[in-house]
Amino acid sequence: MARKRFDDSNCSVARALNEVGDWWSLLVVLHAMYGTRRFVDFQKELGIARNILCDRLARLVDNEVLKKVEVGEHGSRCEYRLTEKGRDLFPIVVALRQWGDKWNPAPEQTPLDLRDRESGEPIQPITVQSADGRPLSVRDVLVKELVPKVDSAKKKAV
Amino acid sequence: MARKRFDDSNCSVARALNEVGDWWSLLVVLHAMYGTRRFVDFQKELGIARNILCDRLARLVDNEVLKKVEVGEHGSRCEYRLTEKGRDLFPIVVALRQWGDKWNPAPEQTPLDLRDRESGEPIQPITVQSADGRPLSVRDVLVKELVPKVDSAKKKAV
DNA sequence: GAATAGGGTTGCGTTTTAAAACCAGATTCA
DNA sequence: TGAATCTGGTTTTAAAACGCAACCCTATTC
Repeated sequence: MARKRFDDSNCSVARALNEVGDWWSLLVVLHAMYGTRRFVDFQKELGIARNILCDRLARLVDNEVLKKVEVGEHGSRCEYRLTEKGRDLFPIVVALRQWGDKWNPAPEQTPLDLRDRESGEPIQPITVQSADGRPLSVRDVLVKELVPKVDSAKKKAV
Repeated sequence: MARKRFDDSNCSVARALNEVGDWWSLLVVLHAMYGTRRFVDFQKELGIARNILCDRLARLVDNEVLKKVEVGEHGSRCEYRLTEKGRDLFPIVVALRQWGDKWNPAPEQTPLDLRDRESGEPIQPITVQSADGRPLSVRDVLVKELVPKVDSAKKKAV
């Protein structure tokens, strides 16, 4: 059977993963954030198969994470640039990087050092924060129960 | 051909995605954060095939995101609980949820309302922050260049 | 003692993925 | 001008991964 899709899930995490939750999409977005814009550069940097890259770029464009821009006067050259929606993935990518650096540090390699361009200081670890800025763990957060519009049999389907 | 793995990538984002970057793993972690612990409950809530769930749980246990705990005196019943590494995925899950709610809102449905248990106030949107707490966009952050230990041909392989 | 629940595993057919070959338009090189 | 090259793809083929249903084995419950 076909892979299960989450397009119409009532869980926004599932819907997000539906767009960027596969093995390659977030890496493509990451490289776009580094400044990569051209097909061949994504291909070389990621070592991804060309057909898969085609598919991922097209899907990201469909989902408005990237936009395809024709450059070079006569066509035949184009760029893939992040949209605002795509740039909005920045905290997710940084959080993944910090998690990876913390829990799966590469031996013999210092983690990438991300810094605030203005002050030159390292950025903070990403946390969930309360209204007044305290970091919150899973246990500090509750889901405010809403009256579901659907039948209760579906209530658990997050 | 086999799916490409990123185990030994020198990019911590790739290494993170190697552990939780497939279609199901983060949803399993999400439900674990909601309190789900038993095989059958994950299966019912997610609607995932049993063999796939087996595989994902085993992989998450291997990667120490979950730990398998035997409960019930005579075995035959066990629970999957988040480790600290697993709980540390909280900001990523919340950031994904906020991104999904912002860019792919479900029609006819109010997004989940996450609140600080202590104050009852809604949590903040997750952002990348400077040392003094200013929110930073992609463009506000730079990578401090480090002298790579590897040959320059590999330098671009993030 | 039979039925049920929990946690899997096994087969089987379908879908994705990876790799490499091939393509066609535009540009550069000789 | 004509050949080689660059760019962004599509096609082909084989190996995994996925989804489903059926089966299994160990408790526990009726």
